[in-house]
Amino acid sequence: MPTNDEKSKELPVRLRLARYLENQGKRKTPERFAILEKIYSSSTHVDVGTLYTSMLADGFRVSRSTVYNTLGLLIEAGLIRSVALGDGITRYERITTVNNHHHLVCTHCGKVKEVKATELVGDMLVKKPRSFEPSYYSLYIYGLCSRCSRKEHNSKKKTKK
Amino acid sequence: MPTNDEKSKELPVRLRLARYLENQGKRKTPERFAILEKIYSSSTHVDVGTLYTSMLADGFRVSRSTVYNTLGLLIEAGLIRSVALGDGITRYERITTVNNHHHLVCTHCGKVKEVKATELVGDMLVKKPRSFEPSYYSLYIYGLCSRCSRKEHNSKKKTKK
DNA sequence: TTTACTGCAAATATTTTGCAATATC
DNA sequence: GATATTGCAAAATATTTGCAGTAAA
Repeated sequence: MPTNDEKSKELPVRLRLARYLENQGKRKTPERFAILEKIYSSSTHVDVGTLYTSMLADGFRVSRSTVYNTLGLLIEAGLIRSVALGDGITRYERITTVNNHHHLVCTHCGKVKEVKATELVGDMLVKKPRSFEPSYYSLYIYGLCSRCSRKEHNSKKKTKK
Repeated sequence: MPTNDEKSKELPVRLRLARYLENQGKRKTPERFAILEKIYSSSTHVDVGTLYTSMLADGFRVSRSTVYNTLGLLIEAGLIRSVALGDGITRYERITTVNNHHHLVCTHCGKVKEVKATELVGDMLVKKPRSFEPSYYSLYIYGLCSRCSRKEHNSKKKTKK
């Protein structure tokens, strides 16, 4: 968990990871930073397979075990988060406490669009939950994207597969 | 996808599934209803393994393939949703459009608590997202539960594993 | 009666584990 | 130099697929 100091300043991730590793007495291996960077630099949510192969494609040699290990560690550290979108594949995405974004997930085609938090949400938390210390939140809005919404209109009923 | 009529009335799930199957020209098999019931009646989010074994424990014979098939179908139908909590296991939970609830996820011990939406959130959507037809949303608040929050206070730094 | 769906078993894919080699501290 | 961490290969799990048999409609 990042401390409150770290959160309010929102240090670069590499530093946040470094700090976490120091506090925990863990080692700063290149693999850990490379995987972190990869997740933070990818525009979409990535699954383990894609992450692994795209690292190799970048010329960075890692083993699958290390990828799995590191994902666990980064979650522990509060730097990434896993997400299920409904297709059974677990994906991972960065956590940012400032510049928060939300997700519009199309329940029909599965497309995910990110939108800036400020564009959508007003005063979200009106009451702090009792006996719970909130750190960040994640909002997923499910519905139909414009394309699928149009399709739905045309072919009502009997949409044989 | 449930139609708008269905949503506003919030019919019993069994009926909503029945309707979906009719509209799609699919069959009303006992397995589909049994799996639906199981998910809707379980207090926590369930993973595939637990779902499968607990159905057998109830004396209901299903195959794993059917469980997987059905989960996909129920997601398609907009009756359940998959969730990733950070431990790599994909879980499933019911979707309710009325009586909405949110999730307090402890980033330390992983405990998930459900809270009534109205207890936490004020006017959430201030603007409808452009070219997107929202159907329901899912809010996860990550942070520390009271137990873990207390622990954290005591043992700052050097929490060797 | 037709054929969508189930269950089974086998094929894939995904994740975990044990251990020797390596690199961080 | 001590040992946490990596990579590899093998083991354990989880998921998908093909197909014959079953049961909804």
